[in-house]
Amino acid sequence: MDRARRARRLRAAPRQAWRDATLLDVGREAGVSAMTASRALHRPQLVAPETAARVREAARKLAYVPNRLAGGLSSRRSFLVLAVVPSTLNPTFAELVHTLQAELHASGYQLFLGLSDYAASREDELVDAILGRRPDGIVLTGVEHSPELRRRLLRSRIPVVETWDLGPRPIDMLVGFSNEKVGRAAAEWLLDRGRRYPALVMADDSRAQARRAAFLRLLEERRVRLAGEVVVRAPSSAGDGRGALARLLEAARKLDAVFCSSDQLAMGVLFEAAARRVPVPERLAVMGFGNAAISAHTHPPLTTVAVDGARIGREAARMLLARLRGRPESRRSRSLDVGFTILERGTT
Amino acid sequence: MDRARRARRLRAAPRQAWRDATLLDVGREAGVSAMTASRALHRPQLVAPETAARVREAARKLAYVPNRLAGGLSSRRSFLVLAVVPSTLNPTFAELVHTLQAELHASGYQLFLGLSDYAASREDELVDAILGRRPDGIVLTGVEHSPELRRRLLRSRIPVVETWDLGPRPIDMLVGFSNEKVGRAAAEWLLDRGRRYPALVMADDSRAQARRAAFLRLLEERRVRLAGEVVVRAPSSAGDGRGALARLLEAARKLDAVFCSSDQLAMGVLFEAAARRVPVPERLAVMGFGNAAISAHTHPPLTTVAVDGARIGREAARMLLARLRGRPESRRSRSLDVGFTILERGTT
DNA sequence: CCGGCCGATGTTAACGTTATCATAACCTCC
DNA sequence: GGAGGTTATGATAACGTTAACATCGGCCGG
Repeated sequence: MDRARRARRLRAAPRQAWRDATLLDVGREAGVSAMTASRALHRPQLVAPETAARVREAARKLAYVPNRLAGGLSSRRSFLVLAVVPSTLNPTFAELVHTLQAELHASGYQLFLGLSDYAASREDELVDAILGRRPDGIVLTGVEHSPELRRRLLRSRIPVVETWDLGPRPIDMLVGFSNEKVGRAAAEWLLDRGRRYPALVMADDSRAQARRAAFLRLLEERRVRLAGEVVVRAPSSAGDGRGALARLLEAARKLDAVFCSSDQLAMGVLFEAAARRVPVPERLAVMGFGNAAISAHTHPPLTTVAVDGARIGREAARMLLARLRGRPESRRSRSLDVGFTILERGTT
Repeated sequence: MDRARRARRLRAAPRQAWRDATLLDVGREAGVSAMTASRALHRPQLVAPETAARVREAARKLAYVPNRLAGGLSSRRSFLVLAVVPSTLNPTFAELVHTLQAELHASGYQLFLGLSDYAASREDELVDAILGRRPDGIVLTGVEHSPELRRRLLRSRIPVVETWDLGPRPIDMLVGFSNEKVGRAAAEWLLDRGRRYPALVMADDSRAQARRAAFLRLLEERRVRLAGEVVVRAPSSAGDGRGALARLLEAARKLDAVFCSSDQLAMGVLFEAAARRVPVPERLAVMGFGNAAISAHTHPPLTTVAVDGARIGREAARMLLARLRGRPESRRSRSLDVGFTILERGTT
């Protein structure tokens, strides 16, 4: 029996051809225990300076890379934050995730992005994929979520920050701006500058529709009629914008302003206007949303609604870190409206 | 002594306020061992159908989410693939990562993206962040890497696929296109269409410079002189493109074509031409690179070099999965040139 | 009717780290 | 000069999972 077991051992032994260096290896190399090696690398103030140096040298020599699976399992802290971003890799969110990453990194957390595949993959798989890695925090960016997702995230007790726009019922924490206010402000902007025949070119996603509704409400208040409207399938492109202006010009006799749900659409409108020799802004005002990188450099430069992505990223990180540090927080501080600005450029 | 230990236990007990359900909990609920519960969820064909059903029901009831830290630690397979993407969230890579994600997902792997912060964060931190999570595979996308990075990745023995463009010495596997061929092809394209005074507007990154060098080489072969050149700091924007054309027009008497290192630059050139009433393509041909979403819809639509991101993603996944399945592979199959196409549109 | 095999399940021991407590050496202060 | 504290380190036991082997019926063929 004992012999059989030994024989098995011997057979099994060479299975492992290659093993990463572990703390045990590092400790052995430095002449200390694995525990001391761990402390030396992670919290050097707890060990003698000379020991710390020896351990660091050993780690370097063995090319030791801490196994964070094991660390996370043991300490129940993964130092991992997972963000969900649309798989379009929309540069709209570039500032946001960049700032988020920088702030989290400064506090020792790592950020990884998971792609939300719009409708393609089942949402429960997404949640499993995320929760299964046991992140310390979750950031949702430009993501529509079902009640099911909401329920499962709440149940997980992992801190969640939703970002980008302000929804009615946040899951947990929330940083963004109000689409209603944007729609209202855009309408006011155009009317206050003397436009009387405003039209809309909007994508059919819920956020764009929120802006649309608020835009229309203000028009009603001011007793101005909508001169035309085109709704396009999200995600919207410049091509949609061109087609939309073409249709508007054919349908509406009078038309002196277009508010678009994205800068891409607005850019398309601009190109179509150029192709048809409709002077912008003299005969037609164009207003976009999102302040894409290109928008400042079109001809004429595009007037648009800008959202401060860096600020959203920073505030999201702040909220998340506060929670992770176990700070008490007021109800009020769980939700933040960062507002927006209208950048007046050449198209209005 | 024994009493002291028991007392400690009692004191320590209520420390854990909340615990996720584990396989032990699921097993208990279903009346089986943790191991059987694991098998029932992971490889149901190994357990009795009735048992599998009971375990699934128990898992559902307890909202069990498998802990992949523990799973990965135990099995040495994390089913995780980490990709590094530029923090600009360049939509250029959207197709690539989308396809990559889909293909990997279909084989049970998860894809997460890490942001490469360009120069900002130290590269060893990036590597630690990635290697520490013990992914089964790594995909590098649009990333320049140092010899140090290369060394550490090789040492980790984790399969690595570099994507997007073909470099001289791949770390491991490689899928992309040749910048040299692009530069050559662009020059030929313009000359073959009768342009005689070509100029360049290029970013200063190494890839753009590779295209530039090949472009110049072809010009030499054909005994054509470069009519002008502007180099801009990466990442390049449409604003840079406008400025570049302005400078070119001031400096060069004759100028009938511009090849840009990105569609953003080309778009800027287009806008500047429109602002200065230089007719495109009659007086000036413009050619971009990258086939941005907007490029098909500019006025006139932009002629550009298109790279098939979806194909790159698919091939990268294929290579990675083959390696993960332990297939033998030929040297040749470790590197793949997917080529590119020149989309003739309205600007040449 | 028994040896061997198969199918279903259980037991044990990793995986690599950190939390927690133990220990031992060295101070320090009256 | 010893009680009490501090500092540096070690030993042990988790963390939740899966690999590897063990076990235990039942079934089949001779």
